[in-house]
Order: sequence, then structure tokens, then C-alpha cells
Amino acid sequence: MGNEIALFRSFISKKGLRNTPEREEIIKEIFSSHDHFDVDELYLRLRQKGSRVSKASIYRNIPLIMESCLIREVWHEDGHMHYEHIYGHGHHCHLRCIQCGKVIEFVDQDLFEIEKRLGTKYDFEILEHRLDVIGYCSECRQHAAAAGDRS
Amino acid sequence: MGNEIALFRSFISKKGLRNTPEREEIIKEIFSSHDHFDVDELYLRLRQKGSRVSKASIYRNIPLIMESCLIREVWHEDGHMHYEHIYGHGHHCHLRCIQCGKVIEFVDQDLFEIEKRLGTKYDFEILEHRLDVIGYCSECRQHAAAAGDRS
DNA sequence: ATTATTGTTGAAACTAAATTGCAATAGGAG
DNA sequence: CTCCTATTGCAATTTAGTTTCAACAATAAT
Repeated sequence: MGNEIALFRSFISKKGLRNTPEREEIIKEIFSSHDHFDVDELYLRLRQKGSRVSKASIYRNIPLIMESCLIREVWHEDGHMHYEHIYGHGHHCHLRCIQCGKVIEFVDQDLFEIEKRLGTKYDFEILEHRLDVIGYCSECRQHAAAAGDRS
Repeated sequence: MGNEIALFRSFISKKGLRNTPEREEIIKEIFSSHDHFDVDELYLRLRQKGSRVSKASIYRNIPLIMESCLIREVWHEDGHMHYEHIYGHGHHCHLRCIQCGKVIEFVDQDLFEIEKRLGTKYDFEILEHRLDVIGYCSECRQHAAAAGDRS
């Protein structure tokens, strides 16, 4: 842990771009939590810590951080994109409760099999897969049952 | 085929809402093609056929059509959401070329196994799954190789 | 070290997707 | 047919995300 910064630095250098304190602050903040994030939230977290990074910079840097494979888009909800950091996480997939928003991450080996099979079948060079499984978590189901809403 | 309209009508009635020609035009147009669609495209297709349905109506009705399980969001790209109709399609997953945008749809039985396993393991009531497999199609790979871009 | 080059920044203006307010219209129950 | 109110089109609004621009600063060249 902690060498996401080094990785991103070298990624930036290799591209002939410049390492700036703003970029470092953004990367650090992203990896300072294990949760998913969105731009607004990240911006507020940075502000709260006294950073003066602007939203424009966050928006400008996210595509770069994605290109460096440190984060990725996970879903678009409530009118904006949500991201997660993936360095050291492998291919994470999500089990999401549609009601309370709880997210459980998992990696499933069988998915790599499916991925491989599809690649061969359709002659694709696969880069990644994203599986989103959506439903009701046990808690929300209990509440709903208690309220007599659904079966 | 063709009874998506009937299904939607009864869905609307059951909710105590009203069946209008606009709603019918929208549903018909969505199901008149087998492709994915977005709001703008759908709007233009309708206009081209002489319909006077407004974009606001499309935006207002999409949540209802999703609730009726006739369509669903598939991905957010180029600044807007993309949808697909799912009635009669089962759970479709996508293999997408990141370069040319080609989409291959597939259903994989093993995913239902994974889904079931996850449901049991985490005590979730699963509603659906979405698998997006992303990579380069054979054509784009050939072009890239010819251009000497990537391996 | 100093300077020159040019990528990056914050702030504000802008663009486009999606939502909403409103007056007119029209389903559909009675 | 009549009434109630959901729905519509249009236009205004909101908001995520992008772009412009002048000031700044990271790096390379000197």
C-alpha cells in the first residue's frame, strides 16, 4: 500500500506529462478510503482536509487515473458517475442492494473462465469485465416483509 | 412479438396511470429495432416517422418503462445513458469493443449459477445481473496491428 | 542556477443531459 | 357527457462535465 502514488508518478512521467502536487493530493485522497467515490464526494473530502484542488482538476485527472488502471468507473447513478480504486484489488465485481445501496465486492474465478471463453468464441482481446449483481439485501428484505410491501 | 404494447398498457393501468398515444408511440419505436438506443436517437427516430412526441415525454416515460421491465439501462457513455429493450430477451450481457463500439449480446448460463451462489452466500434476493466484458474486437485488433499501434 | 518551454491550475463561462413549472389537453371513471 | 386530474409540449431550469484563459510552475536546456 502507498505505492499507488509512485505508480501514478511513473505513469505520468512516461506519458511526458508533469507531476504536480494537485495530482498527488487527488491520488492520495482516492486511496485513503476503501470505498467507492464520486467527484463531488472526493472534492469535499479534499476541501475538508484543507486542499485547494478544484473540481475542474479532478474532472481533468480522472481520465488519466483511469488510463493508469488505478481506478475505474463502476456505475452511473443519481445523475453522476461512481468510481472505485482497483489497484491491488484485482477485478472486483459488485453485489448491490437496490434499496439501501449497500455494496459487497467480490472476485469470482469462474468469471475469468467465462471471459476467456467469450474471447475465444468472438475473437476478442479482453481487457476487463464488470459484473453487477443487483437485488435486495437480507436487512431490506426483512424490513419490507415486516411492512408487508413485497413478498 | 408485438405484445410489449399490451404488457405496457396493463402495467400502466394497474398503476392507475393513463394510456396515451405518446406512450404507445414510444414503446413501439423502442421495440421496432433490435439495437440499443439512447434518448436522442429515439427522439429522432420518432420525429422522422412524423411523431410529435417531445423529448420531455421520453425522459418522463423511460423510468416507467424500466419499472415495467421492458427496458433497462446498459451503460453511460458519451455523456448520456444507453438503454436496451429486454422483454423476451432474458438477461443479456454485453461484449463491447472499446474502439469501434461494436456490441455482441450473449446470455451465459454459468452466470445464473454465479448469481445463485452469491445470493445464498450473502443472503441477497437477486433481481438481475449485468456483465459487461470489454476489449478489442478482431477487426480493430488487426487495424491496430497494421498501424503498429499496439502489440 | 537561470531561463525558456509548455503542461497544469483555479475560476468562470459554457455545453448538453435531464428535470421541472405551467398552461392546455385529453384519458377514462362515473 | 362531464369532471377530475394525469399527461403533454414547450420553455425555463438545474446540474454533471468540459472548455477557455490568464497566471503559474514543472521540467529541460543553457
